[in-house]
Amino acid sequence: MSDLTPDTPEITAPEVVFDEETHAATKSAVFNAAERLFALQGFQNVSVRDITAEAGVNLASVNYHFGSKDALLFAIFRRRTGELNRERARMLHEASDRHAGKPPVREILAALFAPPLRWADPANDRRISVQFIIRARSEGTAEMRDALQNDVSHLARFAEALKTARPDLAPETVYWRLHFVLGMIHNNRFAEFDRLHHLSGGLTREGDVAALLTRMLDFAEAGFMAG
Amino acid sequence: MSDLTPDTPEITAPEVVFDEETHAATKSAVFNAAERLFALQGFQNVSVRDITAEAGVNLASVNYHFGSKDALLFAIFRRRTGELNRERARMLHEASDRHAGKPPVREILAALFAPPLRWADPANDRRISVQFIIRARSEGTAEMRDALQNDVSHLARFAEALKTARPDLAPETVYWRLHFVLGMIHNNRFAEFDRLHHLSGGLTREGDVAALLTRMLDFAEAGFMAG
DNA sequence: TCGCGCGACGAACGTCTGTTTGAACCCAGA
DNA sequence: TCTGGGTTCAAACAGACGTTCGTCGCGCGA
Repeated sequence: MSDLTPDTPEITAPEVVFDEETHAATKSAVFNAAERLFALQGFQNVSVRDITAEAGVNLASVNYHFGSKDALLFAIFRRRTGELNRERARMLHEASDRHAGKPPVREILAALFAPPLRWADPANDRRISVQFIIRARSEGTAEMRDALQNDVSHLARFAEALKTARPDLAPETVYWRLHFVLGMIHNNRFAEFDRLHHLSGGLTREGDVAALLTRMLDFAEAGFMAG
Repeated sequence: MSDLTPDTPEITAPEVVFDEETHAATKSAVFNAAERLFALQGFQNVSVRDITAEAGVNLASVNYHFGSKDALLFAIFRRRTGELNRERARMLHEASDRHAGKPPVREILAALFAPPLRWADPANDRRISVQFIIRARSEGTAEMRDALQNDVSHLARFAEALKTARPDLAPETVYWRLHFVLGMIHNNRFAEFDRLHHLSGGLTREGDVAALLTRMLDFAEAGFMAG
C-alpha cells in the first residue's frame, strides 16, 4: 500500500496544456493535425509541410509555436503520455482502495489495459492518440527515449502492486511478465488489427473494445497466475 | 495434421540468396551493413551514404546491386523473414510428428518462440537480424506490408494447430490469443530490454535466452489454457 | 490616435537526400 | 594481345526537407 499512495497521481510534467484559454486556434490545429498524421504515417514520413497543409495554416507555424518539428513530436508525446499515465494511476489507486491496498492481479492489469482501450473505442476521439503513443514508443527520438525512463517510475507502481498480489513469485518473474503484458498492449496497432482480421477470415472485430479488454484480461491474468 | 503437411516448408520467395558463390563481396557488405544500421537506427534514419560508408564501398553500390534503397530494405526483409518462417515451420512440423498430428499448445508456442530467441542469443551472429525484423514490421513500406499479408499463410498453420490443440475454444478466441502471443515476441526490442532492466533494478538479464524462452512459454501457455 | 507586440504570411536559404551519369578499372575468353 | 561485360568510382543532379527571414495586419494599452 505504501507504494500506492496518492501523493503524485500524475507522473510527467505539470501539464501546461499550452494555453487553451487564449484562443490559439493555429497552435491546436497544428497539434491535432500532427498527432493524426504521425499516428497514421509515422514521424519521418510526415513533413512539416504535410502538417501545416492538413491544419490549413502557414508553414512557419510549427517552428513559431513549438520551436521545431522534433519539439512538436515531443510535446504531443508528453501530453498524451501524461494523460494516459494519470488515468492508469487513478484506476490503480481506486483498485487499491477497494482491496485494502492489496488489489488482485486482474484489477491491476485492468488499470493497465482499460485506459488505452477506452481511448481506442471507435466512438472516442482519442482513438488516434493511442496509435500515436504506440508508434512514438518505437520510432521516438533519443530525447524521447530518455523521457521514457521517467515513465519507468510510473510502471514501478504497477510492478510493486503485482509483487504484492503475488508475493510467492520471484520479483524478476514479475518484471518479465509485466514486460510480456506491455507487449500485448503495444501490439494493438491498426496494421496488426488488420492482419489479424485478415488471418481470422473476418472473425475478429476490432471495434468491440469491451470484449477485447475481457479477452486480454483473461489471457494476461492466467499468464500471471502460472507457476 | 492436414494443415501441417510438409509440402511448402518455406513461405516466401524461392530465396535466391543473390549469388554467394560469385564472390560479390561488395553486395554482401552492403547487405550486412544495411541490416545492422536499419536494425539499430531505423530505416528512415539511415541514409545510403551511411550504409556505404559502414560497408566501405562506393555510394552507387546500393543502386547498382539492389536497384534502390527501398528494394534493399525489401531484399533484407524477404530473406530474413523467409529464414525465420522456415525454422518455425520446421519446428511445428516436427512437433506435429511427435504427437500424431496434434501437438500440445506448449510445443506449438515453442515453435513460434524458439527460432527468434535462438537468433537473439548474444553468441549468435543473427542477433541483429531479429531486431531488424521487429523494426521492419512496424516501420516497413506499404510494399512490405502487402508482402506481410503473405506471411499470414505462414501464421495460418499455427492458428490451425492451436485450434486443433484446443478445440473447445471459439476460433476467434484462438486468433486473439495468437495476436497477444505475437505481441509478446515483437516487444523484444533492445530498447524494451533496457527499459525492463532499468525498471527491475538490474534483475532481468537479457542474455539468457533459454531462460527467457521458458518464461515466455510459462506465461503464454497459461494464457492459452485460460477459460 | 498612436505605438507596440504578437501572430501569420510568402519567400527564401542551406543542407541532406536518393539516384544517375560517364569514365575508369579489372579480369576472363577469343 | 586485344576485346568486352561486369563492377567500381568520383561527381553531379534534382528534389525535398527543416528552418529562418523580413514584412504585414490586427488588436490592445497608453
